[in-house]
Amino acid sequence: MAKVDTSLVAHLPLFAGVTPEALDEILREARSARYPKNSAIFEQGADAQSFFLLLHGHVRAAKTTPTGEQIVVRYVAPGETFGLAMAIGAARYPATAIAVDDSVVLIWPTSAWPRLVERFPSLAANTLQTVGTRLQESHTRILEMSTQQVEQRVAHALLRLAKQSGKKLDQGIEIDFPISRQDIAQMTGTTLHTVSRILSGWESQGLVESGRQRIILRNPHGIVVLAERSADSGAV
Amino acid sequence: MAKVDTSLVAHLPLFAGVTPEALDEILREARSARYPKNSAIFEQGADAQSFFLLLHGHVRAAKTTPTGEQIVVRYVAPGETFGLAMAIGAARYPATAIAVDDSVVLIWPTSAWPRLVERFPSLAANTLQTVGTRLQESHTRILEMSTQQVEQRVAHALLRLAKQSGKKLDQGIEIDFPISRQDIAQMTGTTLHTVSRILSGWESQGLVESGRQRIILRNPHGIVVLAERSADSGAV
DNA sequence: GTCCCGTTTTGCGCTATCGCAAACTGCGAG
DNA sequence: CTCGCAGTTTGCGATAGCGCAAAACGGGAC
Repeated sequence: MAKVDTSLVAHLPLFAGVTPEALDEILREARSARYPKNSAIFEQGADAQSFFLLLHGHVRAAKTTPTGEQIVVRYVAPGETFGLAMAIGAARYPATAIAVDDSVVLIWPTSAWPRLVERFPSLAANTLQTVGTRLQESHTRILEMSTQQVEQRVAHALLRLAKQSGKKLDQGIEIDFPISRQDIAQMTGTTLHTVSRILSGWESQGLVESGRQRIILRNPHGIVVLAERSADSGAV
Repeated sequence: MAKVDTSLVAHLPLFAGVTPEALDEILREARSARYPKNSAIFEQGADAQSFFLLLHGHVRAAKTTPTGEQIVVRYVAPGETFGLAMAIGAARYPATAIAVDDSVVLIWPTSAWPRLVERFPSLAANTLQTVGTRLQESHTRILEMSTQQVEQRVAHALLRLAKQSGKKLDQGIEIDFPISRQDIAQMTGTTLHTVSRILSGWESQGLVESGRQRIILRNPHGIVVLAERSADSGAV
């Protein structure tokens, strides 16, 4: 059984207000696992047997319609929890989780959750906070989809990704995991074609540099301007 | 100080697993208030001084953009909590709450939350469940906005309203509070014009009967069919 | 009973974005 | 080094739904 170093996770929001001894106890219930790039961690509709904490890598949570269309619910960054179906009393995962990079996760059995919460009430409070924040973000996303045009939505999405998982380079900020046009389309409610056109346009204006599953924001501020433009003044 | 009858609220999800004595103690921290139709309960951006439980009436939670556009986050039905900003650690309300009918609410000071949660951990667990469910609904809404046409989205929205707050009549199901075309537009990410056209169409097909801030589903099943149609076969 | 205002309906032109199709390209496998 | 494919780019026609404008409607106030 892999031993997890408490110091690596002690500072995470999930464990705020948890004593080192308690943390130790909590971690003893978990096992860790490695998922190679592009492998599925769990599938939408499957029994929610576990919940997860991402240690390394990046995970994409996506939801699929009966007719096969997908949206990206979110990208999970290291330090974040996912697969919290048990927290909402769901027996099955409402989305699919795919490792987009080689990833390492901690895994707790869902069955351990009630006991953990009882022993360490901060866990529930911390999780509530996390889920609440996600709910707000979700509302913001709905607001954007209702009121903004595609270009602004894409701009916002990239800025969020940059904030969450951006790697600072001399020439700008790079999204630190492989992400395709299709992925961005599924985050913003549009098509990969439209995303491609938009990024091409931005590239020719020097706002971004991009390639196969790779995006660098060369001029983040310029993108902020685009994101905030209230749908009037035209461009080139 | 208004005395609240515990028996009226004991069965609510929020209080699952709470003993009658504990419930009594919890309710002692609350006061109740009445809000007349169309009055604001709190405004987006205001200090989150309280959180609420709706006893009677209906409340609309709406979010406004800097440029003044609005979306309806949700309609609150009796028995549901709202204004839970403290649960996510927000100091200000992320949305505005308006009573759409004369409404009665229980009000707790936000400052009481930490103490209540400490004494009654089920409250945190129950709230987590509620917020988690809302998060899922929110994701479903995003999925719909991304993949469905306006008519289907409106169909889904009405069906949800009917389920949550429908009053059964001989001639169908009536949405049990005043709701305008504009409101529905703000729930589905479209314009009141488009909603009006859609409802006119449905009315002439006998699917609904509607008027000023009033909608009756005459043929709920027909609307289910519309909602599930995967964007192909046309109509009149 | 009459007036007024908020809500709803409807027409019409416009355009952002989709959807399909086809060509191109860079990376990884072997 | 070369091949093959997933990912990307781009063109072009089609259209759902928007935005504006104006008229009709209905219910409450007085």
